[in-house]
Amino acid sequence: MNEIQSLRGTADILPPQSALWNEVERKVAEHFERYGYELIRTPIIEQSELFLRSIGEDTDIVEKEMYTFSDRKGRSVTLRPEGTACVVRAAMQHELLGQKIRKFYYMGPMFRYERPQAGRQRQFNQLGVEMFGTYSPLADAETISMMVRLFEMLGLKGVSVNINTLGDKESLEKYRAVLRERARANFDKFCPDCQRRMEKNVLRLLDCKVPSCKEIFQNDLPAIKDCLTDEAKAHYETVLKQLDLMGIKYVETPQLVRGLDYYTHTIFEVTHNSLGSQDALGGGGRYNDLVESMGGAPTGAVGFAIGEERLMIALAAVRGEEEKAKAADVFLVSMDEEAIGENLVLSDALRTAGISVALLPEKASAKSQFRQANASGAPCVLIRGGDERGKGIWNLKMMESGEQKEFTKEEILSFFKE
RNA sequence: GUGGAUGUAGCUCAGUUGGUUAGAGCGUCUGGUUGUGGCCCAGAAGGCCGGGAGUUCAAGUCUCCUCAUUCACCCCA
Repeated sequence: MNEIQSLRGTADILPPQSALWNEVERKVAEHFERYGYELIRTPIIEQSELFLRSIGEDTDIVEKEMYTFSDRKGRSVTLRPEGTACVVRAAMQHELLGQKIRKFYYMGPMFRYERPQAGRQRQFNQLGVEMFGTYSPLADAETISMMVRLFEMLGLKGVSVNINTLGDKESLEKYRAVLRERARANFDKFCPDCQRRMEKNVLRLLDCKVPSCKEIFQNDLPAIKDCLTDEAKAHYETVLKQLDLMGIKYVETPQLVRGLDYYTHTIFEVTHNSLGSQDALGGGGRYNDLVESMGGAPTGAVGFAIGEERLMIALAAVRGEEEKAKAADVFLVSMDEEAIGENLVLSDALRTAGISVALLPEKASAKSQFRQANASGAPCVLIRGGDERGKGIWNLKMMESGEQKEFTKEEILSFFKE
């Protein structure tokens, strides 16, 4: 066992798994780009202030989960716990938000100091998108459909989409106040968690899993939709109607809530049954007031983030297949010391021509080299030794049939070009 | 932050009521006639039994502490 090990809640992504990550990230990027999104890369470290103001000071993330410390000049800095705030900051700083609609996607590590669990790490990766510059409910629908189609494109079956609306900021404030008041009246009937939530984060009362709390809620407490303005109601209905038109399946979930303060109107979450208790593959929603609250012009915005580790877990559960290392096109076997150098020259030409080549740079027995060639999965080997040197050729052996044939260097190059 | 389970070889795991030199399978490496893989056979490497303290003549095994993993709560992606 090593003396120095990776930090708690962090993970190495090793081959051959890492190849799958590459593939998924490439496909996801292409998918987002088909919808007109452009890649944005922001620093993983920011002024702490950014997250205090955007995510909300009373949220769990800010209160107890941030990696916050002082830099050498005593400034408070934080490892980003999520991507939206960073994208908003960057877009505002570089004057990217104007009259036009702008769409950005990002991918990379986020940091939250939590107790690790299935699908939950302290450093984890997110794939996310943000669209700025529109209040249209159709943008919400497009965003949700993009997420659903993304999972389909990846071959991930068994996802479910939950949708809810929070209404605009004013009705949400009002709802919070009413909810808190009514909940306090029933204080004793709630579970200890809910009693705490009433003061810290009332909305969390909605998704408590304790049956008795659920019951109280249904009987004695108001629902969000009772407090919605006509405008907010219309917005939500348009989103749902558009999803119907696009054939996107979803479940209206009145108890769905988000943990970040900046959401307004449509919110959604995609879950997968393979994930255990941390079953949210991704989530997001509209956040119309965030840009303005950060000091910008009023700007409608929608976005979502997907947990990449969770996506990988779900994909593995659905596909069930082990990832294998990619085999080289050809394995070069050197029968004597001189052949190693000759093979290296040949490999140089082959690789320049775009062919992947494996060979050992040091002396090894023929048996050992063939064993390795076989294990590597390369379909053929090229053999060079004293005999071949005499004739100025290589022997090409097909691994499956065992057939062997003499080739000159030129013949080899043209053989592999097809 | 709270509760439960688990830490023995690279991986999956045995290891009796405490008792001699800690094992298996898989994987890795080296051989099995000169320059030829898979199957087979032989051999080898690889362990501070997570770490520390304690009980004992004696601890992988019992006790305590600690660290980590894992599951759930909480929270979220």
